[in-house]
Amino acid sequence: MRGFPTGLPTISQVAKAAGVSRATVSRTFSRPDLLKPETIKRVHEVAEKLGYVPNQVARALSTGRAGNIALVVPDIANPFFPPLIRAAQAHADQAGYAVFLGDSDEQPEREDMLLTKMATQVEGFILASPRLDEKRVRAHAARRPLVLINRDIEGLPRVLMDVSAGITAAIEHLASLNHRRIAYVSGPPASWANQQREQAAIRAAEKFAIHLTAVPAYHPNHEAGRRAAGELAKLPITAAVAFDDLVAQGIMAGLADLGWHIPQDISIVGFDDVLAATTYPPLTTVAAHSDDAGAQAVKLLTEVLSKGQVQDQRMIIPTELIIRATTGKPAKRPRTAFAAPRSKPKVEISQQRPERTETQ
Amino acid sequence: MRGFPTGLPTISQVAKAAGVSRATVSRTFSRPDLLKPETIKRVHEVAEKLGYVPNQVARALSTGRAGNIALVVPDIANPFFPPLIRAAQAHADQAGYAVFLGDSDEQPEREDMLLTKMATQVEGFILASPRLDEKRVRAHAARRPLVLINRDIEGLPRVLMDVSAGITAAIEHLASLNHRRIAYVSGPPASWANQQREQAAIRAAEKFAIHLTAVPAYHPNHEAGRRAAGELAKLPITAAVAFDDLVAQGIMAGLADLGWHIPQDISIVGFDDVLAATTYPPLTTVAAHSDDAGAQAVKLLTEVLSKGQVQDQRMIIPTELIIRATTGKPAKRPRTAFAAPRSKPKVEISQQRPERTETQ
DNA sequence: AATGGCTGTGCAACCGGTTACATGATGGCT
DNA sequence: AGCCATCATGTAACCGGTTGCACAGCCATT
Repeated sequence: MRGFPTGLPTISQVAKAAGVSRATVSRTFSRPDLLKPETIKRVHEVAEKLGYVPNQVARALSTGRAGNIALVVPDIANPFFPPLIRAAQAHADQAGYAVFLGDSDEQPEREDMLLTKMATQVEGFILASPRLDEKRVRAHAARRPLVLINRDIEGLPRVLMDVSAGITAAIEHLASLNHRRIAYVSGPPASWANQQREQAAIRAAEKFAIHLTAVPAYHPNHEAGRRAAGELAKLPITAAVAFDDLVAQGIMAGLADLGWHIPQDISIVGFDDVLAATTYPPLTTVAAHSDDAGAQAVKLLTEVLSKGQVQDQRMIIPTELIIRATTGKPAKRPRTAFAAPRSKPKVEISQQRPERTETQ
Repeated sequence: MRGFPTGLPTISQVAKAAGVSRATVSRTFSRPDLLKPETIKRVHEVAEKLGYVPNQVARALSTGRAGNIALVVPDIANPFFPPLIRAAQAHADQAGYAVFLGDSDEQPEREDMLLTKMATQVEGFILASPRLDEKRVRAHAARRPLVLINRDIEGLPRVLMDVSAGITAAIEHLASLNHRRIAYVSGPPASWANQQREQAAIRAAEKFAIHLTAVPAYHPNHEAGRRAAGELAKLPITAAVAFDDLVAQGIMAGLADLGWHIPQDISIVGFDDVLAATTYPPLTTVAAHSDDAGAQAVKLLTEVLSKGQVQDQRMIIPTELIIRATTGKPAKRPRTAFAAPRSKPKVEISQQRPERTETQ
């Protein structure tokens, strides 16, 4: 019946060896306050000698509490998530929980499947940047406590980034350096995160009387940024704000290929701060503190789990502009093709609100 | 007794509703071959209507098979691991397993704790780049099937990288470009991976009659590489092989600060290929295919789990030199301080074999 | 018609804990 | 001394599945 021999002793063996009942052994590990200190000591000694460890599975079955939580992300390899996962992990096990990690590979169906499969083994879920539609998210939330990161669904506890403040700070910084025409290099058009960032950029640009052009990169990665660089070089701009650090880094590489120098020829601002100072020159970016998001999500979830009821929490993680070395004053004689004939810039800014999100 | 209401129906409710015994419902989901097709159909219909999903915890308790495996890594945020985790995840769930992820935060004690805690909930372990000493690894392996990645302990199934071939190819490449004096910028001195790479570099340098100098970076990250750049600039070398891509990238940034151009002034080779073409210029590196390692480890583990016995497998993942743009012919008039007075180069090469490893 | 083998299903024990309730011992109080 | 509250521990039911065994029904064989 059993697969691999576990070798682990059970509560009964400990009970026999210690000359007490199974209940007493159980209480030694779960409700020691009910026992005589002397008894506890004896059971502990025997347990130690036998190498007894309470079986979590059995405990979970009888209590209904598995001691596990699930964390589902769309793509572990996206550098936005590892710090988040790491922080969540650390906080979870401080609270006595182990973490099941799921990678949905950006597929809503896989996300659904993972949640269903894990449902019976975990007490609650943390869903980071879910790709699932709202209805299905709500369905899962009805079964088990669920906390969202980077998704704003009313009625569910959620952790969001203060994108607006970060983007505004970035654009204010550019304005103060005297940039007057800038670009926003957008991520996936259907992404909730991109919508947020783009809208924030538009509002901030208005506020500081800056002319903003939107350039699509489509994919949130280096390669897309690199491709967008060619487009940027043709625009009459002196600075660009990228969807994220990866895109920013790609833009830098693409412009370097064209012989441009940063920040002399153009200023670049990233988002997320996942590359820290590893770019050359070190990237000015908006830090989104994804680790804080992970930590707060766990905190919210454990609160829900102990209180036993969900509250409509909406927690906002502050963002912060980190000025490094990719932003500076625009050149007197800009290298950009202000006057040159150019392919028409993409100034249309998509306003549609997609029902499904993609990419943090 | 129960915490959050699960709302999930049990096998008994399905049995009653379908007018069969609990055993029959159970068999519908675990041994359908024993039942009449007609019965299966009826039970399935009822189960569907009620939203019944077999409770994994109960199943695990009675069968001893949890359907989970644990994957423990020293640091999720190290870019070497996410692809590995991702691949492991994908293969595990193809084989019907869910993955518990543990991050030991580079601490042997945390690693020990995680393994102990997860032991009762998983059928087997994958330990990537463990920080635990051999004795404790063996102790855990005695309880549950365990597969190692990046650690060579006899008697246990393990997945290793063909470091020697990769480093040799890198140095052969440099030799063919006419480099005669190069440096190896090492990682953590106590690291198993670093030992391997350094030894391989020494042997390969001998083979190609190249003079090799070892320069320590100590930590496997960008900052350490950056610091090492100052040291490198003072040495009479024309190329450097770094412990990993992160260090290589740091070296590039540090040298760029000094006004050096790559590969004109110096050639740089990384290891792991975790940055792909995101550096500027794109980094020549040895690809270690950590994703393959993850996939193979899962394969080994599921084999052990199904066969029920451990074998002394030693699987080697091939490595591959990927030539991008940071390597080239050495300059006629090298920029390095061949003749200049210099702080004495670190030519001593540590030979001690530490008992504990650090850092993949 | 009796025998035997199959097939499909049910019964009940079991996995390893937890916990409501029962019980016996102890000690303080009237 | 008698009563009752309190404390420490034991008894046994339960969590939700799985599975060895028993058994009924059916068909084929002799």
